Amino acid sequence: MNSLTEENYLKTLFVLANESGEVNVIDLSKRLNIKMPTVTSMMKKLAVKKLVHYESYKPLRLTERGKKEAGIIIRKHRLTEMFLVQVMNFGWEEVHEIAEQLEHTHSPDFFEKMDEMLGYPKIDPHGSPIPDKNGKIEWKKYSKLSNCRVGEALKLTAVIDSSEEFLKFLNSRELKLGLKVKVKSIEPFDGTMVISYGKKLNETLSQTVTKRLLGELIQG
Amino acid sequence: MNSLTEENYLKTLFVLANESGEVNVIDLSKRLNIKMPTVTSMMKKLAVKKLVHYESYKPLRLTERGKKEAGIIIRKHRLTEMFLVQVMNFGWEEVHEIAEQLEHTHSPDFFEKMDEMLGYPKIDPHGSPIPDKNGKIEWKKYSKLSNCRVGEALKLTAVIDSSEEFLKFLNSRELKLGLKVKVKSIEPFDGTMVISYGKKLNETLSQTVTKRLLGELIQG
DNA sequence: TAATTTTGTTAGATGAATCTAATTTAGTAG
DNA sequence: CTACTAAATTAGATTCATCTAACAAAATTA
Ligand SMILES: [Mn+2]
Ligand SMILES: [Mn+2]
Ligand SMILES: [Mn+2]
Ligand SMILES: [Mn+2]
Repeated sequence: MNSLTEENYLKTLFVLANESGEVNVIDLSKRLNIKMPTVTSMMKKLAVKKLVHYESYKPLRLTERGKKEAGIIIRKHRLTEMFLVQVMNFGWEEVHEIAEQLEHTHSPDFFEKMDEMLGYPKIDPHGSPIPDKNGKIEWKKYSKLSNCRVGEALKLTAVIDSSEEFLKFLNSRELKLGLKVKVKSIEPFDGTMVISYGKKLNETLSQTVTKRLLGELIQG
Repeated sequence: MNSLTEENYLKTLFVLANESGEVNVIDLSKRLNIKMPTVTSMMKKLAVKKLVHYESYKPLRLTERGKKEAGIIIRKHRLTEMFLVQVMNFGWEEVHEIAEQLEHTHSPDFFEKMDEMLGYPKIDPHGSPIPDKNGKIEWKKYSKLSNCRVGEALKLTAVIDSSEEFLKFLNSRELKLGLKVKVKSIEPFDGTMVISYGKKLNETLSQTVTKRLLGELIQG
């Protein structure tokens, strides 16, 4: 059994590897707010447990077992977020912090029941894929709104940032997953976009925002 | 903020005080499966935090603050059990272990929402009272089935032992809270009772069992 | 009351997870 | 290629929660 601390290292390693390829000690250190020497010694410990491949001065890599364990923790996190939104009626901006705690619950039955109640969902409230029981993730390749051109339309499917601040901002603009947004114009200088969706016909979004919104291009 | 470890000491101290009056180091030690010197040092630590009154060789006592904090943890435990049974459809024998973990979740909103979804319940699935938001408990004085006499009837309201084994035994006899049980006869030698309830007209229960069943005496 | 047993405390060690300071290795920029 | 900078490691300290061994106090028994 892994400690809560070990679980957090595994999960973060997994997430970082998927958002930027190679993960170095300094990356984990920054993301976890833990100093580098602490990270190094934890990596050695996890290497002994065959959860990471560790070689000094080389990028950090999860073993297959490490990936599986990490995937299962992420599964629990995302199922929990979905449960909180769907069953308990929380807003999508409120669930991450609670899920950070519940994801460490050791009870297969608990998550099994959630999964069942939710009808075996494939994505969480932020559009992130929910790993299967073996920790495997099915990746979808979405387009960033920031990469769209004038005239193109996108069906929003996921956010890259699930922080409360960002999601509250989206709430304030009535932006939610599933919406079809159309690019009206783009300011060449800083990439600011004017888009339309739902009842909003002229909403302006900075690139900071459009880079965090993912979706599927729509024909037409 | 108290650590998970501290929370477990507080909760156990509270529970023991209510089931047997005075609590000594050895009692906590046994209940928590932690050696006495460890308990002693934790008591000193909690005394510094003004959560327990500690004097060497004297019984252990929670301060008012300690009682409040303990009560809130127990509230979270029992609300969780109720939620697991009512909302997630777990059996009453399955919920204690999960609640042991979820009770340490730091999120007032989470338990607030549970409470609301459950309609502000006053008791948990085992008939134990749920403390209010200030950790205060309203005690009901129930009678033990083992103290009933032949001819008396009891409406079952609580169990004293919520271990999986005991509850599975009750399930196997279709004994649940709310049932009216009537004492048909008592074996004077060992207190074994024959009772009737529902469709069962001649069920035999040992004193080990009848001592763990509580209820309200019914007239008639 | 004296001896014995039970309960509790003190002292000191351990392992987990963290830190700071010092040192080493790797990468980058002249 | 050398000098500087960034990243990583080593060494050693700290805090928390735990333990064992030894000792002391309180309670029980004879
Ligand atoms: Mn999340
Ligand atoms: Mn999410
Ligand atoms: Mn319980
Ligand atoms: Mn209960």
